[in-house]
Formats: sequence, structure tokens, C-alpha cells
Amino acid sequence: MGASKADFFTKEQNDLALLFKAMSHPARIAIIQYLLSVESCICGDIVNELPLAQPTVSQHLKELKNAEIIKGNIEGTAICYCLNPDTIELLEKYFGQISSKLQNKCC
Amino acid sequence: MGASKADFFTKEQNDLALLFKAMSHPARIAIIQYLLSVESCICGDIVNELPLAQPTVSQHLKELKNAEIIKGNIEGTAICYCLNPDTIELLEKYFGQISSKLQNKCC
DNA sequence: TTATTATATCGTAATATTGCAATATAATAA
DNA sequence: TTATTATATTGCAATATTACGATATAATAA
Repeated sequence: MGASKADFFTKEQNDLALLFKAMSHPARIAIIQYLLSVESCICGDIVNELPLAQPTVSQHLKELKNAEIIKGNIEGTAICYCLNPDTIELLEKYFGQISSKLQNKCC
Repeated sequence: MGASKADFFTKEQNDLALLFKAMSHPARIAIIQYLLSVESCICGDIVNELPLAQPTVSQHLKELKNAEIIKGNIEGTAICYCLNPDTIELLEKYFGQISSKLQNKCC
């Protein structure tokens, strides 16, 4: 037995869990912060910025892209990555909604 | 080798990753949603609500408590759990800040 | 065509997470 | 005291994640 009983939860619960899982590694937080701090965003720059090998960074970028937290645009030989504003906005609204519903629910 | 190069990342990056990891399982999303939907919040109710055994739910509650996403108050023999508004607010602000910094950074 | 450069994928070892039966603890009731 | 009730912890098997060397792919340059 072990890991994953995903079938017993709703699609929304599984989707949200996957979104948070994509952000549950410090390297992927570092990528998000780096993309926020620079104007351009070539993949190679991210590899140079992180203390990880190129294949490892590529794997982390793939997970962020699968979760639609970042987008990648091909620019010749390179790929330009950037944050996906739609997903960030979704997350902001999610916690905003929880916050406003939370009044007087604390024991 | 494998998992975890936490030492190479900042405390903020590691802390945020741990916070998201606490929310990266559908059972823990379900717990958050349940606590939001009810007035009272006795631990046994959460066990009845989820398709998981009592020790498994207890473990998920522990992880949410460690991440300070929920709080637990002892009430006689039972424990009353609730969401921690401070952490929810922190998350709302985090994504709000990213959102506002994101203007014109997308490629 | 053959380099070169940039990024992705494969294979695999090390490590972490998940789920639960069994058991322990802690508070109250009888 | 001995139940009873509610929750937590232990131990372990099944599964998932992480990291990276080796290799593949894809676009451009020479």
C-alpha cells in the first residue's frame, strides 16, 4: 500500500494539491523568485543561478510548467521562461476567499 | 544521492517550500476545506469525513499543525482544530506581492 | 554536410512520503 | 481502581521524489 488515494478526493482537491506540490521544493521557489527579479528569463540563466545540475533544473522547470506556474517560449536555440500571471492570480484569489470566509471560525 | 539540497537555499525559500509541501496532498486540502465549511471542528469529525484511517488523518493533521496552517485546542478528551488566519493571510499577501511585481515581466 | 549551443529525456541510486495495523497515551466516567 | 473515549506514535511495506551522468534532440552556425 502507501502513497496516493487520489480517486477518493474531488478534482478540485487533487488539482490544488498538485499546484502546491509544484511549489513544494526550495529550488522551484528559487526559480519563481528569480523569474520575478529579472527582466529576461533564459533557461541557461536559471541553470547558472541554481546550485543544481542542468538536467535537474530542467526537471524542476518541467514540473512548474506542467502546473502552469510558468510558461516557456522558444526563442531560437534558447527558451525564455516566465511566470504565468493567471495562476498567480488564481492563488491570490484562493487565499483571499479563505481569508474572508474565516471570520469567527477559529476555536 | 537524491532528495534535498536544502542547505544551498535561503531560509525563506526552504520555509515557503515546507508551507506548500504541507498543502501538497489532497487529504490535507480536504481538511482545510472542511475546517472552512464547519463551525465546530472536532478531530473525530475530520476522521469521519475523510476516506482514511484514524492514524493517517492524525499524521496529516500533525503536518498541517507543524506548518502552522491549522491550530489545535484541547477540549476535554477531544481536540478542536481550526485554520490559522495568520498563515492564510501570509499566503494571500505573498501571491498579492508577486502579482503586483509581475507587470510587464512576462515573455 | 559537420560543429556548436541549448535544452530535454533516460536510467538509476538515494531518500522521502503515504497509509495503516498495532499500540501507546491522556482525559474523563463508572 | 478499571473502563471508556479520543487522539497520537511506532514500525514497516508500497510508492513517489530528487539528483545527476549519460545521452538524445533541436536549432543555428560554419
